[in-house]
Amino acid sequence: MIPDKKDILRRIYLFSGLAENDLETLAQVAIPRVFPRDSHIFWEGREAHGFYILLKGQVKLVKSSPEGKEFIMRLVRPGETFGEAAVLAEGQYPASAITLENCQTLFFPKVDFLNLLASSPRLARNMLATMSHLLFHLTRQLEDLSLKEVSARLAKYLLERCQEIHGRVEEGLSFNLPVTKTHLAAYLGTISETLSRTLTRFKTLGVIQVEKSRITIKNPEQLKKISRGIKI
Amino acid sequence: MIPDKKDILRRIYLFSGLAENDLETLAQVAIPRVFPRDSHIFWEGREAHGFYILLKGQVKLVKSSPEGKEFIMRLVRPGETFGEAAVLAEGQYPASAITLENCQTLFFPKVDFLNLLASSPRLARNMLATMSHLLFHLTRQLEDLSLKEVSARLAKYLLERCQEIHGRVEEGLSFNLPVTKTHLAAYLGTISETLSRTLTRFKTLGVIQVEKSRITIKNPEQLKKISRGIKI
DNA sequence: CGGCCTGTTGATGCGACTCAATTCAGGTGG
DNA sequence: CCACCTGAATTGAGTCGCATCAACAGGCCG
Repeated sequence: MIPDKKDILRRIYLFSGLAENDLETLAQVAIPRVFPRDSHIFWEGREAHGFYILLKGQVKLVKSSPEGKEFIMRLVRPGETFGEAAVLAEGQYPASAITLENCQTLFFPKVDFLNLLASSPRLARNMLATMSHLLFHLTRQLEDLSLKEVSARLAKYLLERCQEIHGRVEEGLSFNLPVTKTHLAAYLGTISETLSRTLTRFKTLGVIQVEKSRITIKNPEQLKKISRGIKI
Repeated sequence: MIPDKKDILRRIYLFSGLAENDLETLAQVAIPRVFPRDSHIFWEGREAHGFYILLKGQVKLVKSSPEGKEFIMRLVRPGETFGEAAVLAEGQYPASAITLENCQTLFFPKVDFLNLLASSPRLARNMLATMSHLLFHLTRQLEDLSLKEVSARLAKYLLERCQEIHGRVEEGLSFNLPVTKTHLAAYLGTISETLSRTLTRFKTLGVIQVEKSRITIKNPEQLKKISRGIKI
């Protein structure tokens, strides 16, 4: 038995503040599942029998076109849940979940979760908050995709990563891109060639430094301007 | 007093199946508000003090860029709620709501709604379902915008409208576009000129007929192919 | 070593946006 | 009733962003 699943669950945002016995129930129904790198956790369009918590590794949620192009809707980090929305409404996963590394997950069967949801107001509230965040995130992605061009989307992404890692954005701060540039391109709604060119342009402008997948902010103000759509 | 607000509320999806006294409470806190055509109901980024039900008229939820371009995230029809997600999570409206016609609405103050939400499991469940649908809708929009070109998005839109109005898609069925072509363009993530050209191309191909804002399906199969991204 | 994946760079073409001119429809006022 | 105005829609010409195709360099691993 995994050393106290409850302690793991307690730290998940979706389950924060739950009563002990609710956590107990969750811990009992949660099924550990591991997936090797580059494997499907679930397929877009398939019936959703439950949702997952990512404990370790990295997962992409992707939409694919018939011609093979793919768009990454979300990059899932450890501690986050994915596939939650599908168990409530449509009953089908709206996107495919594919591992980028070897992954450890916990699986929550739909029926068990719905039962608990009906009996725990706190869980329902957390779920609403979680979905609000997802909605907010999707809204911003949609906005960026429809109104901004690649350079602005990239600049915004870099600023967000810097903010996330250092808590602020300043000249000289550096960080690693969490995924390959090819994946980042798909996440930004473009292709790796374009991303590469845009990074080079930023570098030439002296806005950032790039060394492998390590980014160093050189000119935060200019980067912010670009992210707002000011032409460069 | 409006002739039994409760009867109106009962028909709103978000409030379906609620207990009588919950409907009573809702009816008491709901504030009727009317807006003239082309006016703001709320602004993107402003604090969300509550959400709305559209009773009559038509509303667009829009994101605007600094340069004045706008993207329509959603077109709201009578009977639908909007601004719900904002009262739960971020506390700010993620987009602006602007009337396309003279509109009648009901406004629900945030605090009253949250109180009721805490005491009514059924309302919480409905809210989760509503948000799941919104998520689903946004997911599809994001997919279309990132993976499909304008012709595919337009074809898909026409098929959906036909399905919505007639319950099926067949040669000869016709329907009116519910909004101006300029608005439709903004909803599809493009501009009116491009929409106009694309409609003309469809017409030339014999896929549809266009007369003012009335569309007649002439070749459903071809239209479906286009919506899937087959080059034309 | 050779194969594979990731990333970079160049040449080219297409889709869609921009700008500008024109037509058309609906509404208003003389 | 017609003249006028305004916003919507259409059409053309020009441009730009970005995807595509192709070639190639570097790192990793069996």
